[in-house]
Amino acid sequence: MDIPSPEPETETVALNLLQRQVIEYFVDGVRVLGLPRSLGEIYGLLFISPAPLSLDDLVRMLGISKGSASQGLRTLKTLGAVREAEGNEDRRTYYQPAVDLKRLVGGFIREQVRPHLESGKSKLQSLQETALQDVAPDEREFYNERIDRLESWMKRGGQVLPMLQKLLGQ
Amino acid sequence: MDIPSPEPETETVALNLLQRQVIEYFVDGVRVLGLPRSLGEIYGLLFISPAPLSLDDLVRMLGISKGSASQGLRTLKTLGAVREAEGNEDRRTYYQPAVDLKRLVGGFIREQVRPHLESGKSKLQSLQETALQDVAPDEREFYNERIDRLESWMKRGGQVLPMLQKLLGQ
DNA sequence: TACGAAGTTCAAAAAAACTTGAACACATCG
DNA sequence: CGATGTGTTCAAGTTTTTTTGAACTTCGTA
Repeated sequence: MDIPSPEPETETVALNLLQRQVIEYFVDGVRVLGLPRSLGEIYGLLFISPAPLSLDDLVRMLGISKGSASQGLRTLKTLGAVREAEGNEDRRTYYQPAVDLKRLVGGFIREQVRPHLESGKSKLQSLQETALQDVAPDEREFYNERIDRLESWMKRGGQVLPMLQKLLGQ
Repeated sequence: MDIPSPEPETETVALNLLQRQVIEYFVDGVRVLGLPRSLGEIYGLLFISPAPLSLDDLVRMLGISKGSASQGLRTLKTLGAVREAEGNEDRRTYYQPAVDLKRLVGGFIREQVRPHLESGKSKLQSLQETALQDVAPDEREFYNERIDRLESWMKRGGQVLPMLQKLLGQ
């Protein structure tokens, strides 16, 4: 019996239909890349907002928790998909999306693909140096051939990624 | 009180160290692609087995359920990553891995990437035709520019994928 | 036709991934 | 200082995805 204020709702701006659909679009998009839904929501909203938004804007407009927004922004910054907006009066930070495809893909490759290629290469080396020893000599030829093949895959991957980035350039 | 046979264990062949490590390697690999662990296990074991294996072999050697093995094999076949081995006497089917990188990447693009590009394109069209109507005219310019950008991304994606496949070719 | 082996299906269980929210750190301001 | 606003961290809760296993279908063989 003490609910005096009539409208505690602080929803600054409701999203319009177009914005909601674009966000849904990005949610689907990041899904394919194996990234969490909230990343798609955050990036999507930034992408389809005329002005930079603060963490708090994201929380209110998307209805997600501060924790999600904070972590999501961090990941997006790491991926180079989001940057802090310059020169705002305000104490709080405002964020803008990177909208250059080459940069976006580059960040994804750098953060998500390359590390696996790298760790893959070193694992293969130790495979061939260590585990192969325990195999009966007459089977070694087969295993060797397969491991060589894996190595050639990694190598080709390492060659193709830079070309891919170049192909996307402007 | 009727357990006569002394060894109900039917583990045909234990995996050797090399095989276990290669399988782990593929498990990590498919992870990056957003595919389930069992796919990596199945493909990995086929890849590092000197002879084709049956569904039952996979169940026994990997310790996974028949259901997983069956579904995993189906997905791998759809991706073109696994094929049935020719000319076995036996009633049961034996499976072999595809080991050609171009083919593997091609299957992944065809099944996992293209569908999203396609559905993305059509969603964008309806966005621009429908949702944009509900936006205040003075904001339309911004939204239009952003949607145009999305469209150019899709278009470039559609152009780059075939090149990527070509780059990987032999 | 009946039987058994091979393989598929799918609801329910288990595991993994993501999100929340409350406690915390760190500044800024009165 | 102490209070307030902004943002981070992470254990616990929730949701989503994956795996299991038992019932079912199919097909070859007797």
